Amino acid sequence: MTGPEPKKRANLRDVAKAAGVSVATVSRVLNAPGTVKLETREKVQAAISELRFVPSAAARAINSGRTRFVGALVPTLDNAIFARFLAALERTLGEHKLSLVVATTHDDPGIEAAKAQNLVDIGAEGLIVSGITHAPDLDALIERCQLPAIATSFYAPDYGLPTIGYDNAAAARLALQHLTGLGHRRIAVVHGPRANNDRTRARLEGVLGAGDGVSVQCHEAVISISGGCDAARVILAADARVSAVMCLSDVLATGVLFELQRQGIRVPDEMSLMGLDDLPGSAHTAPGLTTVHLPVSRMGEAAAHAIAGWVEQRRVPRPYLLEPELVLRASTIRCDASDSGAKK
Amino acid sequence: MTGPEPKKRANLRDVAKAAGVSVATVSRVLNAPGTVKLETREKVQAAISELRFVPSAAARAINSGRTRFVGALVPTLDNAIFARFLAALERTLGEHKLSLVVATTHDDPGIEAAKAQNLVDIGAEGLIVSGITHAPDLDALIERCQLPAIATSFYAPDYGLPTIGYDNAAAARLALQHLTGLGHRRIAVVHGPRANNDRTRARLEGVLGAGDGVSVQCHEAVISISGGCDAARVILAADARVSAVMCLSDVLATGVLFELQRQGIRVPDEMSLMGLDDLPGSAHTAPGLTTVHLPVSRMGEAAAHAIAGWVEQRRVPRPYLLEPELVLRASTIRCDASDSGAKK
DNA sequence: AGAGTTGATGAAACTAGTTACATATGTCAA
DNA sequence: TTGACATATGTAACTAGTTTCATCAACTCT
Repeated sequence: MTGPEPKKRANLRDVAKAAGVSVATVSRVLNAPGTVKLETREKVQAAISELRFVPSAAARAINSGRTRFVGALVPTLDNAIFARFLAALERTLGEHKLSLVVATTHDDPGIEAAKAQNLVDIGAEGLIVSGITHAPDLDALIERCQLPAIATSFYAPDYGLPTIGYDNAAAARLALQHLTGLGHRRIAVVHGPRANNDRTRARLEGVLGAGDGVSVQCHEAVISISGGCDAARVILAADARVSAVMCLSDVLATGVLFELQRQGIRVPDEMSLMGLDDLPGSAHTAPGLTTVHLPVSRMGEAAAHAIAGWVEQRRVPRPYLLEPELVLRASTIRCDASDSGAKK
Repeated sequence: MTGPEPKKRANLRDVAKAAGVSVATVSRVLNAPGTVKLETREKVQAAISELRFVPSAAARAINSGRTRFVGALVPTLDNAIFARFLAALERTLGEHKLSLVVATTHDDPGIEAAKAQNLVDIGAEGLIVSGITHAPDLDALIERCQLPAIATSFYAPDYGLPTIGYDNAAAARLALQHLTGLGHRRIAVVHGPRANNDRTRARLEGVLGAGDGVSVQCHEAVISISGGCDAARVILAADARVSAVMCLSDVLATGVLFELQRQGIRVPDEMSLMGLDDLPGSAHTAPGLTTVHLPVSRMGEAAAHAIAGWVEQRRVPRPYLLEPELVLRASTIRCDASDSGAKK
């Protein structure tokens, strides 16, 4: 007991010395216990416990070249659609013994690139990004590091990265066609911020092209319940002849629904309402929200398998298209053409 | 050009050789460029670009002893309350140049312990867990690794780990007292699964102790909108004299509200409804949901600062109590004592 | 009995960085 | 002219593991 209290964490050499064996043997006890004689193994185990030895993840990683985690960059966690995506992603990555590091970008390409650099700096083996609009820095980073990276929530087979997602324009078109098919001719569209958000822009394209005798007025809102409420007030004040509100996100639709309820406007009798996303709660609002289902859970699973295959077997995934699906519930109703949009 | 295509990622030695300098100089160019002569620095930069050199995170980590990320174990991502917590956590960890690895436990202590081991294996420098009920394996892991770990969503100053959270029992009591203060005497309580969930159990304790002339009937439900809907149906079928429903989670309250709306029962006139959590959407339902605000964003910030201080300056945080707060909105109303619970 | 095989272990060379220390040059003042 | 000091760079020793190859003993086979 002459030396000063070392206090430092024990390493392999310390354990080897304490157990009276070589470092190789200690390493074997950790990684291939079957190849070590029982007696020796027990000596080593005792030393490990005695010294409270915990192997260093970094030292392992330096040898294997594997860190066993990937990074995901999402705009926000505050929208259930991303939470569901991440839940599926995390669960499925777990099947491949991979962990998930989450970073939020707030739809800012600069933040996205900076956080991506961060993820690389801490050793992410792959990246999952949202959409296909990114800062040049991010593209350069991926190129320079030869980093497996997948773009999600967007299908674009010719994009530089493999995409796993849906055709946002088609999803919006599906919603719009449902409304026009019901005879609606004056439709208010509520969408999230267009800035730096190619998903929203693509959805708007899907909406804008489809009109023939259909009047569409767009309202941009912050994607939140309260953003939907605000938009509803603007719509009601702007044009009394609107017979349907189409929201390019279920969160917005939920907000619109709440505001319409508060103002005593009955859905769907006085106003039809559509969403796009299909959140778990949307089936249970009163009335149930007609919407377009985006298979984000399957997207999370697909993205997880794809990135896992890429980082583990250098299998570059192919672009993968997921089909949106119209979900008919009770918030939309046929609009009498002669009475288009008039409140009864 | 006689050698076979190496294809391996370049390392520091390769760069040093290509630039005709020593490895130390290359390292300096990366970490302290000011100490290297401009001319030399440019030679090195050129070699770095040429060889597409990207420094290895693992090799850096082995020297610094820092991996710059912490792990968070949450029950699920499907409840907005955890999403908000994680959003604040991630944002605030970013201020400390720390990243966040997320793992979900589904309230299973076994999964929690396994995922915690995973997080340690990949090098997490600290852990954020939910609640104070954990598998012995997890306690052992934290003890053995001397791992900074903080328990959240629960305040228990005497617990083995520092806790940052609220008094769940007090929060529930706050809600109950609001209802009894309004004269409600027959109250249905809807709560999430008790199994492995000390937050729920604590909230139930807060509810159960407070009754004097108050009849409380508890209903367990899966925490989801549809779980709330189901519970509402059970309550309505079971006892027509119930005048108020108190949900120990806003998600459940939202489901109950939707089901009551669907059944044409007016809130609050025919039934008072309370939540507990205060989700962003709860302010905007029709009617607005009276609830108890849990400061989860502040909890996320506090947890981030605490774990950052611990891993970076070995400053063990003190337990920190956050105060829940009653939020009066429009879903509760005075109950006429003589007419307790009767539908008008 | 000698050769071949298997099992258990150790020495040392890897992985890819950082960094303490040594050295070489250049500038300035005494 | 020499000592003092700063600047720039290199050598080699670290960090903490894994892995290859060699060694040696014990056992089997001919």
